[in-house]
Parts: sequence; structure tokens; C-alpha cells
Amino acid sequence: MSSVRVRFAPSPTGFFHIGSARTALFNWLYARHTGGVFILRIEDTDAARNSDAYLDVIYQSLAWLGLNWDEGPRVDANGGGECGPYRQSERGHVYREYLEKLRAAGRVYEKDGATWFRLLGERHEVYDEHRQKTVTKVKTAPMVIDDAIRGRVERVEDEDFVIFRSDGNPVFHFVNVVDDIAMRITHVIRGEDHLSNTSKHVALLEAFGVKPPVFAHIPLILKQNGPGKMSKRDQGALIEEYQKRGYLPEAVVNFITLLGWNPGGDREKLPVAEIVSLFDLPAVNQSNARFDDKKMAHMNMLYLLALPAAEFAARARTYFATLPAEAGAAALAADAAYFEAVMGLAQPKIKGFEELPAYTAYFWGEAYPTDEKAQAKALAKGEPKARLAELAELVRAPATDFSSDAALEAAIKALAEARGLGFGDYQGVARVAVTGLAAGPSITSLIRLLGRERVASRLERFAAGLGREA
RNA sequence: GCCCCCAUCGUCUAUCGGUUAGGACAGGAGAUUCUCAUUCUUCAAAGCGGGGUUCGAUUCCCCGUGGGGGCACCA
Repeated sequence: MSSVRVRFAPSPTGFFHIGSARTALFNWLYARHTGGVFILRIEDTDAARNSDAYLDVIYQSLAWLGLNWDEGPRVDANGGGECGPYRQSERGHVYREYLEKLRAAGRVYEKDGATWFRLLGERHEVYDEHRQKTVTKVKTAPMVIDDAIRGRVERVEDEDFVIFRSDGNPVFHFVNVVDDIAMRITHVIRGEDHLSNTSKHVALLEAFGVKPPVFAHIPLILKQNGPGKMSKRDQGALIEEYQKRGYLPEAVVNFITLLGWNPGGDREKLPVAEIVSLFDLPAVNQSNARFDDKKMAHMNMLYLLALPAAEFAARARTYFATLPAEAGAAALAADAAYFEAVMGLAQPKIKGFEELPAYTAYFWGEAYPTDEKAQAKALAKGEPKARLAELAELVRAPATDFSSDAALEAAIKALAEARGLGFGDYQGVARVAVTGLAAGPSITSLIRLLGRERVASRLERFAAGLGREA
């Protein structure tokens, strides 16, 4: 086992952002790749913004993505890990202890009721135009960060900063560094938005006399449209959204991995186990990536298509179970073998589970909607009413061979040829009559699955409706 | 305003000084199928600009420009 220890340190704000997901993922990948330890630490020092209810969003999203943590909250088997507690709100004693270390070293002072960290160097006052106030600058040596992704980055940290608020609570920069020390973190893998903050962290690390961990700042995910990084409000930003829409987590993992990393060459669809074995920090890109929901959807389709039929059906069942009763109950009530058969027809056709309810509605009962445009188009030419009647008769006739798609197709073709028509003269109108839709699985397979009686009565009922309108 | 990071098709990217600059998504055209989707064929599409270094730069360096991030008693 390697000595690598990485952590994902989210703040429970009620959302689990796709950028956070990727940060968690890259940490997890690195831990798994190196045989190290993946730690979950909850950064909930801001009592005003955090809430226990929000924690579930984090646990739930990580679990869905398959990112299991070795140390942290909810690791029941071994009590969480040896560096607990893992919620910062429960680590006040640790922060006070570390504060005393700094105090003993003469590196802190009080001002305006808050506790400040003192930088070393000559001081002078200067007016800051941006903040429109006078600030004290400190002439310090540049902090050097040897970033595993960016290379050498140098930045001058030239102002003292608050480490304990006047309300007595410690500030992010402080707790982040203290916990990384206390939890013996070896690699800090986080978003590039922290790169500029890192000089603060290195200054703190130096004050504690601790050798800094390896830093690795990963690029940000930019919003699909418009300027800036992706935020909670953008389309596709929330992990729970993908979950709700029935995306396959392995597809989401594969996609967001590729936003900033790739194995080299042309390969894109990679099983997570292979990503784990190939992943490494130096191969992570340095430039920000723009989110693309079309490519995400495509990746999802690839995974859907590749699923074994039974697995597809099982996952589809789970998806239906998440829907409101009016959308999912009928499907769930169906006979298991029948349900699997319907899913067998849907799997090669749909791009995502979210299409499933509309795509399969007519399989679960007689109360399915009819697409007006599809209906108008199907009825526009020929003699639809006659075709429907002929087909109903054919379907009802016990002599008609239902044993295979090919046999049924041959029967319909024979019917068509006898009248100088083609298969298409029946297919379109029959589809609208039986499914209410313009598109769907092959007409012969869905007729066979629905059964003679159900199809015939739908054909007749539809034809009767035409009579009234005409 | 100050500081930091980045820069190849519309988008995600391959290339680690010498290539007809490749792939994928999206887009166009076509083929196949009973519709649709898949699949297949095919078309269009890129090295931000200017200086260097080099026999040779997409690749290395500098300057611009553009994009992104940071500059809180948020994390």
C-alpha cells in the first residue's frame, strides 16, 4: 500500500456541482491508482450557510457516482478513520491547538476582534484602489508552489489575513491547512480557483514548520453558453439532475473524466477500472474545458447500448420507480417478463432513460396519448380506414403467423401485395393507431408483443374514430 | 486596478521540433432499415497575432491579444 492520502473537502451548501464531482473524482482516481487513501472531509465551518440536511446531497451524490471514501463520515466499519472527526464543525479543539502553536511562535495578533496571521517582512501602508481603503502590505519572499499539473508557480503573499473571525470561528484557509496537516494529506488535488489562495496556505504551512503536500490544480469547467465557469444555476451543472434524468453514473464519470484528462490517442469510452489504472496527475490538462451536454448525452447512449439486456431492464425498472406514480406505476405493475420484453425493444432505440415513459406509454395500458402531427401525417394519403380494417382482420385471424417478426412481416406484405400496395401503406397508419406515435420499435415486433386482441381492438377503435370525424 | 493560470476545428481533445495536423460530439450530404434511432460512407471545420531560437516550429522563449481564476471576518 502506498502512503498517498488525498481528500475531497466539500462544503454542504445544498448542491453537488459537476465541478465538485470532478474534483472528487480526480482525487478518488488518484487514490485508487496509487493504492492510497481517499478521505472525505466536510468543510462546514460557516454555520450560517451550512446545514445537516445538505450533507445528504454530498453522501448521496458520491455514492451514486461510485466514489467510495476510506476515511470520513459514515465509514461505519472502522469508526470513520484514525484522523477524525471529519466534520470541521466538530474539530474546534484541533484548530485552537494549532492556533496556540502559531501564537507561541509570535505569528498571530488580534485586530478588530478577529485573529490575524502575521506575515514576515517589512511593512508599509498603501491605498488599495480596488477595495478603496488603506491596507498594510508586507514585503515577503515569493511562495513557490511546485504544482503537479501546472509546474512551478510563484506568487507573492503580501497581506496579513484573518484566521479566526470575530465570532470565534476559524476561517477556511486556516482549517483547510490545519486539517491537511492533521490528516497527513500528501496530495492536494483541487480546482484552479484555489491556485491563487495556495500562497496563503504555503505561508501557513511554513509557519507550522511543515513540508507542503504536493499541490495539483485542475482546470475549471466552463459553462456551455456565455462567459465564466459553470455555476449551480447552469443547465447540466448538478449531479442530482443527471441522477433524476436517469443518466448512467458510469457514463457521467466517463464524461467528466474526459473533461480535462484523456488516456492519449483516440480512446474515449473507458471502463472506470481502466481509467483508474491509466490516470495520473501530469496527464491532466492545464486549460479549462467547456461543458457540452450533447457529448454527455452521446456518452450516456453508448453506455446504454452496451448494457446487457437484463441489466438494462433492471436499471430501467429502478428509473421508473423514481418517477411520480402517474408516470411510473403502470410500467412497474406490468408482468416482469413483459416488462423485460418491452425494454428489449426500447434499448436499441432510446438515448436515455428519460425518454422511456413517453416511448413506452402504450405498452402499459390503453390510456396513452396520440401525437396529433403524427396522426395527421399518417392519414394524409391513401385510404387509412380500409388499411386499418384489413390489418385488424389479419391480426385477428388465427392463421396469421405470429411466431416471428419475419413471419408477421411476410403476412402483412402478402396482404399489401394482394391489393397492389406496399408494407409502408400499413406500417405508418398502424403505428399511429396502435402507439399514438410517429416513431418507435419495429411495427411487427410491437404488434407481436402487444398481442392479437389488443392490437386488433386498437386498430378498430382508431378506425371508428376516423369515421366520426369524416 | 493588482496578482496567478491558460491558448489546436463551433465544442472536448491527440501531437511530447520534421505529420496530407488525427479522433470524438455537434453540423451538411448520402446509404441501409417498416417509422424512428442505431450503424456505415462522405463533406465542411483548427494551430490567436507579432517577434525571436532552430536547417526546420502547433510544439521552446518573449511581447501583445483573448479567455479563465483570485484579491472577504464565503468555502
